[in-house]
Amino acid sequence: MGRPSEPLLSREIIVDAAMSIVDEGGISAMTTRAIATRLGVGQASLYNHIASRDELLDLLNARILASVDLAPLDHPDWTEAVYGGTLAFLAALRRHPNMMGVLATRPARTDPSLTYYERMHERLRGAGLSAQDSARFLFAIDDYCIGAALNTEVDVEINQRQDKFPLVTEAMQAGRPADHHKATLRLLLNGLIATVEIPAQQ
Amino acid sequence: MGRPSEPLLSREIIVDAAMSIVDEGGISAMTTRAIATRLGVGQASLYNHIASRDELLDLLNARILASVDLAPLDHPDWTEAVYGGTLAFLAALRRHPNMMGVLATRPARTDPSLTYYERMHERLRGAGLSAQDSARFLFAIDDYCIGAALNTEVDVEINQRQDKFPLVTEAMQAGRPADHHKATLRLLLNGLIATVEIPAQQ
DNA sequence: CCCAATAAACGATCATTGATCGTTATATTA
DNA sequence: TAATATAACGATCAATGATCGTTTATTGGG
Repeated sequence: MGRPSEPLLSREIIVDAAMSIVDEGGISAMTTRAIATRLGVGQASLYNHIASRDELLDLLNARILASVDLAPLDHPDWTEAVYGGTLAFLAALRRHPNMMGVLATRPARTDPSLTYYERMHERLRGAGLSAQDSARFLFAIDDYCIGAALNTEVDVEINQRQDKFPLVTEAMQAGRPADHHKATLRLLLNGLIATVEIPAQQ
Repeated sequence: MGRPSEPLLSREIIVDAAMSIVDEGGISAMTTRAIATRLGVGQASLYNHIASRDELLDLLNARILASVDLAPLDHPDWTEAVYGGTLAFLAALRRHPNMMGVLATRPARTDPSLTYYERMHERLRGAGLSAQDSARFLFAIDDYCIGAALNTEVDVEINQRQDKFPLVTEAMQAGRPADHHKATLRLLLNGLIATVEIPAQQ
């Protein structure tokens, strides 16, 4: 074939296809051949645009974190801003549940990821928190978000073991309400705010 | 060689080796050949004892959750029991940071895992919480623990980007104190307790 | 304007990985 | 003791990520 007049591939195109495949079939379905097939292209051709499958995972990571809606972070009340930002973060993660395993285990090294954290710290510091307090504050929220996003997909199949784990069974049947994360996050935030030294407003 | 007089392998032996390999080199280092080599045995021989690599991951999961120290759950004060149990859970997870990616993404289907949750619910229900409250309570704690255990390994390399993300840089340098998780967990627990209906003690 | 350098596709091929198969030799049991 | 089950082996498979050399089209400096 040789070089086509119009390039068939690009990083964007590849990331799009890869993301769709992950969303549909999980991370194990995202093979280089599956991506290439979906794009009607040879498997090796991908490597003209990405260095490795690992790099592609980073690109997916970046794509997800770039989809975080940062608008809530402009709210005049910093506590609302932080609350809203966290919800947006959590919402973005939960849009791609099949990516959570990958997202959670690779360091937040992508640009959009760091941008999100930078903006969050901006509001925290702006409210008067010290670097240390800001760090602990955001660590706490972030830990919860990662866990919450991950745990949503976990459903315990306990149907045939109700005898041995009756309370777990009952709890799983109770489930969690739609606003569970919001409520818990409010709770965590209020607690954090109470523990933090904030200079009086001028 | 044929069948040896004394079996060279067993599930226990295989799980031991696999766990060591994961701890040392991460999950990607845990290949069937690496395990077999470590045990001085042929790769295919493993399959006389385990059904698949996937099953082996479940066994590792179970091993870790079986190492949770459930003793704190006997504390007379239920809030202390739940606090202590959660810390033990978190401690067990953090003993095998390289396993977190696997642990977090597969459902809590193993027996030791369900045992831990059952015991936690036991204390919550015993304190008078409804099934629903108990579920939400434990979900919240659990989400935080999973995230906390995962996030510990994440270290952002930001040395060369201090210009673009100064606040993140500063926060990472501040780090988190050794008792950070304990403090956050206390905070979360207190918040949860305050939101929950608990019948007066007789 | 030409032509060398680059870009972007291809097919072929590799090494690695999890898994299966048939074989062989030892234990166990009826 | 004979029959069956167990547990190792080596060979081999299909799938996967990655590399290589080849081919063809685009592009930019002299």
